Amino acid sequence: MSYNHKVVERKWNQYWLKHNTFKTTQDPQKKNFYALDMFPYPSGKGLHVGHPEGYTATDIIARMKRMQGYNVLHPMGWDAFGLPAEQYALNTGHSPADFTRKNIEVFRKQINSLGFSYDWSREINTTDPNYYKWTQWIFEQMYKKGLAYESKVLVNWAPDLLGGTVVANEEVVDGKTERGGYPVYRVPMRQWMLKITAYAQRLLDDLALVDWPESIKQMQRNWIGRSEGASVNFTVAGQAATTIKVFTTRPDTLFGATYMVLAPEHQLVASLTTPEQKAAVTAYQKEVAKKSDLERTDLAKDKTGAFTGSYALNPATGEKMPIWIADYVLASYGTGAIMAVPAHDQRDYEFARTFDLPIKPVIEGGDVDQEAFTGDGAHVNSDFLNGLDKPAAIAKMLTWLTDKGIGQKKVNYRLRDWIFSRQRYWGEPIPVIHWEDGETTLVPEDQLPLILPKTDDIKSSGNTESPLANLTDWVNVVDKNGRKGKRETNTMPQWAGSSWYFLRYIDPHNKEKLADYDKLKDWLPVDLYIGGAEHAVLHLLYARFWHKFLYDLGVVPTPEPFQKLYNQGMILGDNHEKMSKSKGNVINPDDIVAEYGADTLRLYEMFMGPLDASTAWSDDGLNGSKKFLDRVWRLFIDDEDELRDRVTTVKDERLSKIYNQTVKKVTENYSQLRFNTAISQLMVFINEAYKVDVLPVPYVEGFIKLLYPVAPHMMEELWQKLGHSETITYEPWPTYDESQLVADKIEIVVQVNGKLRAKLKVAPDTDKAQLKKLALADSKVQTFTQDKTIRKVIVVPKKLINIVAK
RNA sequence: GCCGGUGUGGCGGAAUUGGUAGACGCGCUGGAUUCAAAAUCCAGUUCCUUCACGGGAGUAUCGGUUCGACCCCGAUCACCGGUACCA
Repeated sequence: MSYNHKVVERKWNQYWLKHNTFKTTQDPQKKNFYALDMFPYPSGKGLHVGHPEGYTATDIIARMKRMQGYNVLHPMGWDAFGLPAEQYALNTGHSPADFTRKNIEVFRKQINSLGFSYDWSREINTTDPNYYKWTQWIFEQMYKKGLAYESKVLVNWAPDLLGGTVVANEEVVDGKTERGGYPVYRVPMRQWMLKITAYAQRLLDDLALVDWPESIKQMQRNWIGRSEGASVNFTVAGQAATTIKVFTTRPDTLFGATYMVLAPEHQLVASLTTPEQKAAVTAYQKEVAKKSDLERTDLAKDKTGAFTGSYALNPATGEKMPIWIADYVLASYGTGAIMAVPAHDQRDYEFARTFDLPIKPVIEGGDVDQEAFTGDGAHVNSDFLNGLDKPAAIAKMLTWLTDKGIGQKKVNYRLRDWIFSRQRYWGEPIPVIHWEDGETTLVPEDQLPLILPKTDDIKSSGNTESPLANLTDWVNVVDKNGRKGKRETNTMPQWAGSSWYFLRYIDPHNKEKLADYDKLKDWLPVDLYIGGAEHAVLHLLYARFWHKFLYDLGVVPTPEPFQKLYNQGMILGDNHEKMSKSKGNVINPDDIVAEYGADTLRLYEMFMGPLDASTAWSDDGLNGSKKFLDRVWRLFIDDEDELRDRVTTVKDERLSKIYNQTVKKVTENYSQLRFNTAISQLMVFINEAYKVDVLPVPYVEGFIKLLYPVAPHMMEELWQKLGHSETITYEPWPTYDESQLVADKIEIVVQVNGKLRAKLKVAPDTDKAQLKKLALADSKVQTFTQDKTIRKVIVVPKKLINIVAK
């Protein structure tokens, strides 16, 4: 009888469930290990083959760590608020809660069919009031510390999405919403903001504390975008009370600043515009407002702008500088205004050329007839800076600005505050009440959670408020003094619940706190966190921000949440394109599990290539993985479904070397997340084992343990057939004997002029002189050296000999 | 444009303190088994050349350092991810 994955996999999934095999142990004698997956959004489409890739990787580590004697925390949950459920509800009239609950059922079933070793007693769900009570609680703490505030900001208004909603800058792609592709317009609107910028420097500095891929760290650094420079105040000619503040990274070029540019949306534009210029300025502002971000950037090859009619005074030269507005200056960065130094900034140069503004070089080198010179050199035309190079000139100018009281050193960040409100129903209610007298208060902590009210009608409110505005019974409140108020109708973004979920797993049923401090201390930081690279910036930055805030409050014990992070690659369709319904190249994990088994899917996804690489799906490759597992089964089990006679307690050393090598390599490779090479080594072992007729039980058991993290169902079954009655889960991990790895003869390569000509078999401790002698005496070598003079012989013990001859 | 990454057989991919390029798997070829096929087991499989022994070339392209380079350096090309007039 051949191996029947359907029977065996069902059997062990039930066994593990029944015996609570994966319930987190909390043995104080053992070390703790926290293996975390990015929890999924339970979409209506079900699990994608991409999910099991990362999940299998953490599962392998979790299973290995248990066997290595760790307490392992390996939980799963649901990031269940989100746009698709609301969209679905709007389209069908169903409730997003029911829809979400059903999706979670499907997801949990699918995930369980894959045999992941999650501790389901710690399952969490961001839409559960017992969970989002603490999401709201964190928001309230931020509010109390001034880190959550309301502000009228220019936001990306998508009127066609869900009857009108705002999307974050980060969610706008090419002037359209990332999800749905609806057009986006920039309009001012009242929004809740979180002051992530207050943590910019720490978010940057503490990247040094974590073990993350350099590329992800670099992306976060770029996103935070620290730049050092100066803020400088310019006075306006004829308007003594008006100053324009700019940020510049090149204060040393102040003598070369010949004009100023404000963003078209800048507050001072109206007061600076002279009557003669009013028509031109207004027309330009109108034109810019119509443009999408895409048009303002990509397509803006030619610089555009309008003159306000006013002049600023250059504090260094005293000269008058015309003040312009132009869309190449962004309202959202720095102060929304710049001093333009066309000789030494390419953008300013292009603008000056377009509008025929003066270009004044203040650094030697370059040719301002051709292009802006942004390199270093001796300063000229710059009074007290003349002759200095860039760093010296910047330092001196900063001192001068500070002394004169017209500027100072300034660090600027590209990072902006986080727009935290959404005009949606399906999210955590923001626990705030706006009173008729203008006061804004939090819902008292003892009244949390503020429950999201049930409703059959989540139609758009028809304006910029969320659908909650329709629920007047909920919205309108009266306090004990009869004062009337309205609840905040905005809800939180999906990022909120996912910014701290990994804390709740540690103490998921705590009613007093989001989690017990001592328990957090036991488990944090997360030892291994695996997920898709698409979360490289946003999720990981937001989670770090919240974590640092909670650290400051004394709620969590570590400054960083995730010690080691790893990004899995994408699984592409068999045509090397991203899987999508329209391309017809989607693989459904359910089908694979049914036809090939979960073990095969797990093995294949780990064997496809490096975990962080994107690799195309291949049915042939999948089939190969199935063949390997069947080959393993057949090696140990005969046609009668009995253990083969060659599996024996008879001592035999023919497999000793390969076995010890395999234990070493597989253990190391798993730890390094190099599952593809680990599996290849396991295949090598099996190939060798097929060549011998005696399979000593200790090696068979060791092999089963090594393969167990990848293919747990089949290995449990084999383990049982070997006479064990308990699960492998807590069996000790195999060890290897270093002395078995040394060979008595090793192969030495002999090269002549770098080309391989012969191989020698020698004892490993053969010395250099002896190796040289042997190599030169080799007949094959001599045929290549006989007409030549030997110039040099390089001997690398245990590796090779290279003979240089001419 | 900028930042990060990748480029190796027919395919997925191995190989890094610079030391036998192509492990392992797929595919293909041949053999064993079978009435036959599937499955399985064994062997071969970078390319060119040779009956064979052997020889030559080869890790995107061009150049460099070195006794020796997939690996280090310079330039170029292609592709992927991120970001985009960030002052």
